[in-house]
Amino acid sequence: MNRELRRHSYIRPPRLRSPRPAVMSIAVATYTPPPPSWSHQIRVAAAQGHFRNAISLFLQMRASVAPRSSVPASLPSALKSCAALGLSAFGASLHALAIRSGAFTHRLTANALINLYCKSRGLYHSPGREAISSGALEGARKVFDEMLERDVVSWNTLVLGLAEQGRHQEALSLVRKMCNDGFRPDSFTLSSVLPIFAENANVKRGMEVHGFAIRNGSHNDVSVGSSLIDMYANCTRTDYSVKVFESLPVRDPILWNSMVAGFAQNGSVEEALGIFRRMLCAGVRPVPVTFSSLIPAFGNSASLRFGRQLHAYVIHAGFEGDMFISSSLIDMYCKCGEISIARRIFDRMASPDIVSWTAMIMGYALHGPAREALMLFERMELGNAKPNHVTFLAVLTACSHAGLVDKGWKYFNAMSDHYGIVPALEHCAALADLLGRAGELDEAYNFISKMQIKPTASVWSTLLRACRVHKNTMLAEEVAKKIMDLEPRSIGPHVALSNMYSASGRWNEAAHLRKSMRNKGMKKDPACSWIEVKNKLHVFVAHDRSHPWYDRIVNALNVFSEQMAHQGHVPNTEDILQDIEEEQKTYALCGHSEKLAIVFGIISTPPGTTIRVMKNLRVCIDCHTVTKFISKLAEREIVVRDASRFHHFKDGNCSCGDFW
DNA sequence: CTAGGGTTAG
Repeated sequence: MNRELRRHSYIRPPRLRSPRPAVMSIAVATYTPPPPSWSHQIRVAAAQGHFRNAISLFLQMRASVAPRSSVPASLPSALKSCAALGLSAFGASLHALAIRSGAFTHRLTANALINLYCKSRGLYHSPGREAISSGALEGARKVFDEMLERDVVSWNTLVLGLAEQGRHQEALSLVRKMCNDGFRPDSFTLSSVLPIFAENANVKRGMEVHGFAIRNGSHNDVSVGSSLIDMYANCTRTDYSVKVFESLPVRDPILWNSMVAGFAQNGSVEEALGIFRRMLCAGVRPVPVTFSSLIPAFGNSASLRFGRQLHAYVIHAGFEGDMFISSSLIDMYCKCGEISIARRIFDRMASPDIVSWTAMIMGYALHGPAREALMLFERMELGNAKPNHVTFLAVLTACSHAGLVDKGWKYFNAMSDHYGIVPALEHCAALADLLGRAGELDEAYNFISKMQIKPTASVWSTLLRACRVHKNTMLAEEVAKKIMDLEPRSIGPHVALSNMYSASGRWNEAAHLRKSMRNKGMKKDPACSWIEVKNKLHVFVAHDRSHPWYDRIVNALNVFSEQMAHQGHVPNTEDILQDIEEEQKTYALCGHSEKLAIVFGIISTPPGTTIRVMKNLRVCIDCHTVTKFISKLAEREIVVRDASRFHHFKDGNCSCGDFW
């Protein structure tokens, strides 16, 4: 080799043979390093997350001749592994071993025991009674109380245990006690306490913790940061979440996900997408959590286009097998009207969990095919998914939207009889809704009156709507008054009552009611409908003439109206809430947002294209009738998602069977 | 030995 080159090379050429003298080689060969101790191996395994290995090594150690000291040295790691694997009975037996071996007095062991009992809800070893008792959190408390010297970890572990099991007040008072004992809450304490104020949506207390974190210097901690972001987002204060996020010097993937989730859960689709894009630009790789947080936002706003794009991204990233993501995709496609795509994703799942089943069942409930929903429920029962209260809400909704009274009663009764689930307000509301829709008004009235839980205005409102549909004025009057007592500012019952007074010639009462409505400044929620055409979202607010195609839309609508009038259609003004004359009401109907959106869809898309329209409120009676006509006249399939369900209009009929 | 982000409904 060239001498020049060798002088300049940084790496010496490798030697193939050892340059050491033979004597040295013999010395090396006879030296055998001591094998790593049992406890060392166990600690390493647990630290790397190989919990099963750690436990298996621990058992091997116990079966072998190991020094006495190896038990206390390995117990913290063994207990950590039990906590992670949920081996509560074995963990409790380690508690007994800890006492026998004297390791119980070690702080690390005691802390690990507190953690074990906090994580496993089940058994704990009770030394006094030489038995295993249930109610593990009490076991944690006992270990904590009996400790000779506690450290911050002891306090933090118990605080988190209490917080995670919903014992919020106890957790908070423990934090006060720890301060009195001279321990300063650290970042662990704060990120365990913040979720409490997130859950209770208590910004005031949450901000106090935020202030404490700043004084404490732990506000730059990523765990505290993500807890703060989540807390503020849960209190609908995403503006504060943003401030926390922007002020953090270091951002890890969890922080980005907290922001995505915070916006998504508050319905801020644009902002959630914005953070997602920024995250990608910053070179942070999305994880499954990112998608399962983001995707539900597209379902709730029915943005099928974005939902599809994210689905493609999920496939590209190889996250298709994630159960959370699959469930969120099922839900998103159902809410965007694409129930068959949702079903395909569901069918491809290896073992759908209860959330996946529920999302699919709810999808059918919203779209109408109740039989399909109930078939899925029966099929689910054959597997190992246990229905929960949301599942029953989905089943009852399905029955309600299809008028299946007997089935509805059957499932409602089965909840408490066979599944140990106490019907909550929303289940009672669903059943009341079912009875009312089916025309069993008196039964619905009796059911609501005898409910265990005090019925809210919204429960009575479903009955009021049923009374109007089934033209029971007497009952409607009574129900409307009940709602007005519960919610004096609610506009629905006022309008219903005033319309009934007018219809029965009780002019004075009608006028009086309308006057008081005006005095209270009551206004209807602004209705809006939206439709996506060529990747552009067109939003229509009632009577809003700002759309560039407004005139063309009205012209087309008039053509449809003439044809309908020709076929004997009389505009139905029951849903018009203003205090105006009949002729003006008919005119008002023409400006309804869903009509504008549907007609715009028809004149701006090629023949045969399915029209998909979303509305923030329920479809009005007249619009529903008109849309049925339009579906036939224009030979279009029209899918409308309103506030309560989907309507598939085709050939002059609607999938809801005129009940919604 | 202790901590933060996710799916169905409301």
